[in-house]
Amino acid sequence: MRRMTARPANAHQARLLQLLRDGGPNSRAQLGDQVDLSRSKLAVEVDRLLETGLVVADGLAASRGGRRSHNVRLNPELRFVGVDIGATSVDVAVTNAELEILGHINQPMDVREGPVAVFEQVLSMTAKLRASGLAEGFDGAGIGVPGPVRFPEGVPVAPPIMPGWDGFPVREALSQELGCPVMVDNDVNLMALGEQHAGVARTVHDFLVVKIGTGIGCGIVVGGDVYRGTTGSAGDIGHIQAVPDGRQCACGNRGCLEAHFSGAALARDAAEAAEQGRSAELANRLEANGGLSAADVAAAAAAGDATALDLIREGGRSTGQVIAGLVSFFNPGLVVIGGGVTGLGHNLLAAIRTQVYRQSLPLATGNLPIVLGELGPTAGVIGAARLISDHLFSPA
Amino acid sequence: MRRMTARPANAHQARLLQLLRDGGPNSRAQLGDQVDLSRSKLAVEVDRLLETGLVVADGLAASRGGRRSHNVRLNPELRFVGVDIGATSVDVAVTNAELEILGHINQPMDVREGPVAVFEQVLSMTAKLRASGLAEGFDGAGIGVPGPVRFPEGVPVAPPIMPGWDGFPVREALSQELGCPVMVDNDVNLMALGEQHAGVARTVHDFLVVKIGTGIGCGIVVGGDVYRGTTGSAGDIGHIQAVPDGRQCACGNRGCLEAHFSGAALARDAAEAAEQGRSAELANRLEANGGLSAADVAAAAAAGDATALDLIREGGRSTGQVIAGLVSFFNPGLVVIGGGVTGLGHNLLAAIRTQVYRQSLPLATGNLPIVLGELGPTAGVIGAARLISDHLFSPA
DNA sequence: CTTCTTTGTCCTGTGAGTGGAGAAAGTTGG
DNA sequence: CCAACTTTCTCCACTCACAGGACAAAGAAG
Repeated sequence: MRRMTARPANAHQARLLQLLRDGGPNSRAQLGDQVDLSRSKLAVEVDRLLETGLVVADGLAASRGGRRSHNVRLNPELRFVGVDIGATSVDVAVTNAELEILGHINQPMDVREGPVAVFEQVLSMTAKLRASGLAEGFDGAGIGVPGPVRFPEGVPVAPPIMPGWDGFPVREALSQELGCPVMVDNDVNLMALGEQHAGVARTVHDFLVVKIGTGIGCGIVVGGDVYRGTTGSAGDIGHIQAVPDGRQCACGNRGCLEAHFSGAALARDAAEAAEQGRSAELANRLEANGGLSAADVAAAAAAGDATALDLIREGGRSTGQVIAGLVSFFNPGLVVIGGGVTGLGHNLLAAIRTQVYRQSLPLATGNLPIVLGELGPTAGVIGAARLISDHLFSPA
Repeated sequence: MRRMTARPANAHQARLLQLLRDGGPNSRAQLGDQVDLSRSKLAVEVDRLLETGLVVADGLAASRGGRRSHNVRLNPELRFVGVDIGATSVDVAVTNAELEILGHINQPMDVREGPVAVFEQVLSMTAKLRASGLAEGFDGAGIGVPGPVRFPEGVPVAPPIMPGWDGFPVREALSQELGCPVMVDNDVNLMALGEQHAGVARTVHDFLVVKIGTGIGCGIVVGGDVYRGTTGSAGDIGHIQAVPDGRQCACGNRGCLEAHFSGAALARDAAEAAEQGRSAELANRLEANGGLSAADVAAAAAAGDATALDLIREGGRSTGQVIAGLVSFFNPGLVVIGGGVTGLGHNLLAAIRTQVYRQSLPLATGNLPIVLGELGPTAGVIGAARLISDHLFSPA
């Protein structure tokens, strides 16, 4: 099948495409209710979109008390790819133009193997999804990497946990291989986009997404748009000091949040507790699996292990401490907690909430929900698809 | 004289007014170079602005190698008022439409006397400026208050240091009295606007302004626009924890930045040091003035007093600690330090810089200037004038 | 079957804006 | 002082986006 290469010719068309993406198939009349254009003008623009092939006719709508309206929808053959490169695994998903996930695979992998190896992995995963009949080709791809990105160029910069990736032309390379436009962003920003598109943040304009995985990062959304900062490192909260004179961190300082609470830190502390005999539960799991992860701590806590619970609470306290500062500063309308460690669930959330509500001023916390992300591991890939879709569905 | 009541009729006119405000008198041809409109269209819009009286002809420009162009400028009779209500004093200034200060008065006053008393004060100050022949009336006014504001309504909300101001209809009341449009904002946001308009932040789009006065606050500018947060309390960093289990703060928590470093905290610590005999210099000043202020500490430090210097350094360290977190999170292109305490000058700045550059990651600090504000006590009133000017010089 | 409502199409009018032709006003070099 | 070149301003014709009305098509309700 021939890939779609058209782009909206003007702001009206872009708006219509976005409405069809976010609202699904829609009648011409209903679109008219949403766009503030005369019927004649609307008809012209819809017809032009039909000509480009981005939009297709889709039968008749139910009557609203008079003549039935013609339905239109985004071309169901359009395919986007969302890639989410984590520190320890890669997610790849294929979506339609409405950003519904048609296929999704996850594979463990260490980013530190470098861009070339990871790239091969990603390409083999996209090939697999394509081979399964979900797509004959791709119209766009979004990709998230676990570190700061020079957004306009689509290139990672100085990523501490990704040696070898600095300056690697991710956008260029992936675009070449997949034969479609590509946008690159930080993984946390994509998670924010995902939760905004299809998750808990659908109605909020200013919010924060704190992702606690192997490391810790924060996505910032201002006025509905992701804020990336001057050099693309906004939201890099893992090295904010959470505990004065606390643990030594890889960055050279002491007491960084990431050194006290993150997937890696939690696994380390749990192993320590097991070895020191402070928790039989954790020791058993250590023996059984040959290592400990955040999931083990979650399971131990669920089984009533006090030490595991303490680890979670203490981590939540540190995290809440930092988030409290961010809430005072940023005054968001919502804080979303996500990432691998959210398996710790309500215990973690409760600890964070307690700390934030206690430390920040009432005006900032009064009406502030602090919730877990709704999309789990799909937030990143949905956000990635949304990123490229926003790009393609904007005036050329 | 009749006051101007016209507003720009469209975005082009608004843009032209802003160019004339920020660039001063300008030839029609030069305007044409900046706006991307055909000469014919430009002429039409300029003529319309002349008709409204917002803009007046201003003779002929120098030749650029051919026929001389006609100059235009904003009506020199337009007058804006900028009001900056601090915790302990009030500033009022009158500007022309180019936001040049024509007259400026400052009077000590305690906000805690409540809105009615302060209002009388402000009105008597505007009356005084008017009587001095600077203005026959006002075309707009901006006013800053030392606490959070519900911006759209122009009403202070739950201001901790301003009892009695909660819900007081500042905008409404001042508009009534002055007979012109009024906009209300937080004093720190106005300081940010001031430094953006005429100070150190003219070329930066994302920056922070930390105002250290009686309290501590932070102005946040994102993409050239002031960010106010969901409930108008963004930038309220005075109660971020700077010292775990530190000093008791009025807010009920411990170790808040404001409890450790601010005009009030510094005066308190200096008096303590003087009484405990730790500094002869400060004790002398205490005796001489019957009290100590930040200025005394600055003078003592300048005179070589080690205790005073320590107080400044320690305060700068706490402040830098908090700013370091904000820098990691927000990744600004510039940090401006301002407010009354900036009299402490380079000692303070050095302490802040040391702490920030040490604690934040290189990517965020690599190219980050941390500087003192350029406008001093006029930043607030210029920002206030800029606020109302932005409002009036936008499409109606 | 009649009447009302909704939807879609066609057509004309309007206002924004462009771009070119000249006229007006200057500069520069002989 | 004059001729040739520049810049600026004004006027006019043309294009284009868009609104809004007239009318036809399609359906609902009584």
